[in-house]
Amino acid sequence: MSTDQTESLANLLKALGEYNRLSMVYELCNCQAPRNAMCLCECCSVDASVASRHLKVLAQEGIVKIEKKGRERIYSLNRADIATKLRALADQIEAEPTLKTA
Amino acid sequence: MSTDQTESLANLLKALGEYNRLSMVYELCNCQAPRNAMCLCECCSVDASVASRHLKVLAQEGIVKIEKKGRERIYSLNRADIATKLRALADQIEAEPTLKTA
DNA sequence: GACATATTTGCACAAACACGCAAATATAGG
DNA sequence: CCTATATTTGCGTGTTTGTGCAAATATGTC
Repeated sequence: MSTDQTESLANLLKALGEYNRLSMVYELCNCQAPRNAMCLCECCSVDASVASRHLKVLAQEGIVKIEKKGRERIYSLNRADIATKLRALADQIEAEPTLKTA
Repeated sequence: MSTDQTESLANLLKALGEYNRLSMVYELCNCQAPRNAMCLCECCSVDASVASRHLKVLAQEGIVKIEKKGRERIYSLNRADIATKLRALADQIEAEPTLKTA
């Protein structure tokens, strides 16, 4: 695992590893329709500016994607992408290393 | 997903989401034999005290387990536990919610 | 144009965090 | 008992981070 890959994965996990951001991810997760920021700031009782910043972090890490629609931004999860990355980490952690000096 | 569960998962992800800690996890991941803290502080070029604190965080989140052996502490990954939790999150994120108002 | 709504940005602030060093503690071995 | 090695803890420090408020920006509506 390269340094860059490790850092990039650490950033992804850090983005998910904050309570309000993870709550937003769950909120997006359980919604059929994508949500705007106003809706998402309600789900964790924070100021709209805070929600905006959290969503920016999630977007930078590729966790959510943004679609402009009028004066709103519509957020939705990059479901497959995140799932794939999390599973790759899970696989890597679970796999016992193979013996080199057999 | 309850508040407590969300917080606990956020803490797990936060523990993994720091570069040096994730590097230590990878190091443990790729080693047949468990490692002591001295070995782990070398892998990311930090002071022994820093490694000790990082490993404490990882242990508190159940990511590594500690075994005392003489004056050393031997660390090893809770491979299955972490993998299971990461996959559960992946599944949850990937699954589109089912329509309630059919 | 005036106004309402959604979002972003600047600012300040407190709390959390990562870090290194030095001292303290624990334990093995002479 | 003395010394060496491994680890933890106390302390200070600089940085990052989450937060709310107010102002700025963007865009829809009348």
